[in-house]
Amino acid sequence: MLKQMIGDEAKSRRLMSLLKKRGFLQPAFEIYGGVAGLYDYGPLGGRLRRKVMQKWLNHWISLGNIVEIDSPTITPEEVLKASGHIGAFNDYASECNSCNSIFRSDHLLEGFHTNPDSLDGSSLDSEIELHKIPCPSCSKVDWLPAKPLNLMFSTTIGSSKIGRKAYMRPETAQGMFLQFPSIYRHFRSKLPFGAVQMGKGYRNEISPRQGMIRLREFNMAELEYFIDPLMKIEHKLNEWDSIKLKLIPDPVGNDPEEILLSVSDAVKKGIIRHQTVGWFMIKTYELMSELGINSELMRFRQHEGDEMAHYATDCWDLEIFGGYGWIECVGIAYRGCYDLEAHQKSSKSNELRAWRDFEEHITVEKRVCSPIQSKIGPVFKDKSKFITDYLESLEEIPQKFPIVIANQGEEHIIESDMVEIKNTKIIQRGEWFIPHVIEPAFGIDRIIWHILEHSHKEISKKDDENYTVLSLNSDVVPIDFSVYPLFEKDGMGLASKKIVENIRSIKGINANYDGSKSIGRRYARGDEVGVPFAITVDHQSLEDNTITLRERDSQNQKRMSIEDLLKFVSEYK
RNA sequence: GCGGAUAUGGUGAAGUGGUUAUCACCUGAGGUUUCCAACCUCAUGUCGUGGGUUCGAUUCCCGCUAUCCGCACCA
Repeated sequence: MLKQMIGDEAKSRRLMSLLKKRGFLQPAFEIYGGVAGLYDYGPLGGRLRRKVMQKWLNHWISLGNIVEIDSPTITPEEVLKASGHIGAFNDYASECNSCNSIFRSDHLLEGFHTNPDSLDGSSLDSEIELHKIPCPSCSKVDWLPAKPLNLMFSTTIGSSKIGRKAYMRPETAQGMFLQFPSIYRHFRSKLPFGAVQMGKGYRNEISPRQGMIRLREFNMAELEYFIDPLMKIEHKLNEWDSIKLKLIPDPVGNDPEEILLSVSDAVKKGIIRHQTVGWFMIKTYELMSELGINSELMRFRQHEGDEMAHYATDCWDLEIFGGYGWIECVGIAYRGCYDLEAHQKSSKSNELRAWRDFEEHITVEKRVCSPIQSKIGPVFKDKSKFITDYLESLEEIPQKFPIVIANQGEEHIIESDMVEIKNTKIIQRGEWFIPHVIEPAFGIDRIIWHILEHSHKEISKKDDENYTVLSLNSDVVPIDFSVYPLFEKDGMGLASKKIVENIRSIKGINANYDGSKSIGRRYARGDEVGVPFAITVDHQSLEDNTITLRERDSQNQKRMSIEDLLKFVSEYK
């Protein structure tokens, strides 16, 4: 199966032609020449996409402690500075002045510097100059200054002169972090909980390729699951022991090796470093299977130490195999407290935290040096606040008074009658902490592409003719039922249209009428876009109110009454 | 972004410095047909884009855009 798919460009091309022809996908702005990395979903693709997103959403929302939020795609610069998308963590790129090739600056210095990743722009330039590194493309040494590689679309909020600098978001995650206080309140301050967001993300790729795989504007779906790192969570991973996941753990020096393990075993052995990460992996696997991804063609690859994003402590990619090889479609990352902490620091908000009760209250008895305000105030006037804070923060009680406090070149003398030495009892009932977060992030377009690839079957019905079937899962099909009159005359057309109406009145079911050309051709048309069931109205139908129901994948037909059919339709999902 | 190839109806292809650009499939209308892309008649729709050469360009040349492959970039 693997061998068949890879390199079968002809089949991929036929699929792309089909998707374009039947209104699933097409390059956007085509009549204006097209734009690389931007795609349209057509009438059928639009419905498929909606259903995939709905199923994704239901999968997580049904867990009970996960809510959906939505936030703007236009994001002020400060937010992305805090998140690390701009600035310190940016990679630099050097451009060859001679042939205009672009290279990652730190990659050029590989072998010349122990840690080129840590250098800033000007140090990179001087290192490159020092070692006279030639352009890998044209061998000349003629570099333009290194520039941060910024793959975000920039814009301005408000009029351009005084406007605020902003970017189109490169991920939806920041929305969940910034809304943390509101979500925390919603869940009445009780961890763990999560929030999801589905929406557009933007990356101004230098050179997008591979069709739907690398887009400049794409559909993403992200989940941020907030946990208390000290709280033990049991996920009942044993429930999935019958499923063996293909795992490629971080090899630590050895060749990467694929192993088959159940989640619970992988967590026990410490290969998956966090139980909740394991839980999201198996829940993700479950969802992907239900969406129609072939379970044989999925694997989880652990990020290696040096490829792991700056904030992650364990990160697994769900890779799906298709015509482009193994492609990362989901990333599940344990991000620690990085994001909330970063926003708390740069925004000066103190709301991005949670409260943890101690199991037993801690009582601390302490001798403190308590300032007597009525004495301090008149003497120190506007310096009183500083003095008070200083005295209250003293760890040790001064042996004798007066004492001298130095502050900005001034000396303040504290007499013994300005303070009261007393015993206090401080009861600590709990503490503030920054929740840790586990983030499963899904590339919806990549998943949709693989759903289409995995369901694209070509069977030869007759000699050397490709008969195409999209065996899409019934949860995501754009059209659920097609109704075909054997002929459009003698009332069969009318009877069929009535059945279509009846089916459409059932919530969430989409039915379609097709009366043109031969019956065989109509079956083929339906199969080609993945309609799971065809209903055929023939002469007998007019006499006894029965129809035949044809199943897409088996092509089996069954005669049943219209009443039974409608019952079947309303129960089939 | 670099190098190579390519761009012709909705899809897949053929072809040409000169009247109305060809074929198959698809799509629509009508006919025929008692269940898996049958057949007949008719119809719709096209030379990616801008410029140049030319009396005349879909065809030759150049730029742009897009697609595919390789490199690079990216996840």
